[in-house]
Amino acid sequence: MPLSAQEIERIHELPLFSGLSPDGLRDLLSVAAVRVHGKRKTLFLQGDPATHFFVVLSGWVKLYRLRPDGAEVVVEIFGAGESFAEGAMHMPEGYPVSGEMVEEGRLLEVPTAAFGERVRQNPDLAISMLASMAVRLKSFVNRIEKAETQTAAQRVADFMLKFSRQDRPEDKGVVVRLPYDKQLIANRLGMKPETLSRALSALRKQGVHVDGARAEIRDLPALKRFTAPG
Amino acid sequence: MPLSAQEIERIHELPLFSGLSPDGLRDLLSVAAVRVHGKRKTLFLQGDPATHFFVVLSGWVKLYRLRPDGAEVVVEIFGAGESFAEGAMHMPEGYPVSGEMVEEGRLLEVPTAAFGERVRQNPDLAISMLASMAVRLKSFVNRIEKAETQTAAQRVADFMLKFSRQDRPEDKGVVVRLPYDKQLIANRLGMKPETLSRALSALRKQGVHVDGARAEIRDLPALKRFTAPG
DNA sequence: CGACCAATTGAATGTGTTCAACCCGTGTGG
DNA sequence: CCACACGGGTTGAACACATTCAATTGGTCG
Repeated sequence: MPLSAQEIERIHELPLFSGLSPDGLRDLLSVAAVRVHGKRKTLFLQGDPATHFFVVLSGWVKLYRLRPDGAEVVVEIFGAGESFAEGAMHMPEGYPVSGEMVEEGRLLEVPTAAFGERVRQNPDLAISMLASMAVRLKSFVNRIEKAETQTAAQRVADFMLKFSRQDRPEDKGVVVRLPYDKQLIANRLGMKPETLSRALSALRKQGVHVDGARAEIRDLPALKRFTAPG
Repeated sequence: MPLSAQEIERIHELPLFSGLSPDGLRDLLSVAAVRVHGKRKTLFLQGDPATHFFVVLSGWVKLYRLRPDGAEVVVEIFGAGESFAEGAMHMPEGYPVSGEMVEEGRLLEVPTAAFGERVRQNPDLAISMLASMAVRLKSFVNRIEKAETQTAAQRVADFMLKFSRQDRPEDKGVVVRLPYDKQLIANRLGMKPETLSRALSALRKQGVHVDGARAEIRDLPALKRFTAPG
């Protein structure tokens, strides 16, 4: 199942590929593969040589680390329209994390060798890549700040806000669909599943009502205020 | 006080500049400035346009965020021989953190405009920069993992180990000098000063004896073991 | 129906924070 | 030269938040 024209367009709009001409992109895509992976499929393991980086076309992917004691630390989760592991191509020690499908989905898999070659020959592409990594860097800074200053409930609220596209700004309320199971959300937010469960209960006082994967936020601005410290 | 030959050599050995020829480096340095800053001097504020990036020649610099409630989150601390804020040049929103001198020191200040120009014209330099940002990215992943899985005492032990250069591998013990004041260390490790103080006391059981800024590690391998989970 | 797994809830525990008191070295002004 | 204030650091006690362990619910798949 190759790429649809619409998908190619969306890929071109990714920051990472904005430095490519339409021809350049087509050329790059000719050496890339589109593959479907089932749930729980391992894409790569920490330490593997970084032979590919990825673009999520559909489904969800988690990047995680396994600690010696078996505990899993989820570093990031990516969904449709996001690229990941592109930074690893400049890490001689290989991927710094392991990658696994969370839900069945399609991935664009780009060989790092071919991409690196083009980066070398196309300064605009190099700049795009730098910008893309700068964005990631900044998101890590955000994460560190949040992990260190927010309570569990605040982090959960923050997480839900990220998934709430406010279609009609005149409404203060909105319904959010939690995109993957709660264990994964908990891990991504640096807490235990029990803590997430309790945090969701606690958010009822903030006008958040959760039933399964469906979450209803009654007052978006109020929740946003709850997120901030002080 | 311009750069000494030795300093220029050390700058050239930085990953960030390894993509430059000796002439290229000289050329770049001709547009850079060396400045001395006193303790507590603000270098830039979060949101400021990223006009420069920096190399620490001597002293210490902290990068931090100020939360609305006035709390300060220290994101990173850099010392002699390290570059910082180079990633900000690709962030249209400006520096993602604020920067301040911790101790008096000398900085090499490189204008981003001039550097960006050279990145555009020199693919090797672009690659160096990508590699440099990849290293930073990985260090953030490490930090997230540590923050989420280690106790305060373990993080403190880990911190001291980073500063313990093991001169003679036949010795199991070593003396470490804490490089800056404990409030800053505490903040950098995501804990309160009181907690750091208690953690240092607790480490006595692991053969760590602290007096002021002088810390003695009696059994390096044992402390390393203590750092790991499980 | 029964087994299993995700999710929830309760109770006990643990780790770190908060608030307060105190020590100590340094620097300042009388 | 001494008295005193100040800031960094330490320590104690009470508290808050999250984890752990255990029990229970509810849904899904066999």
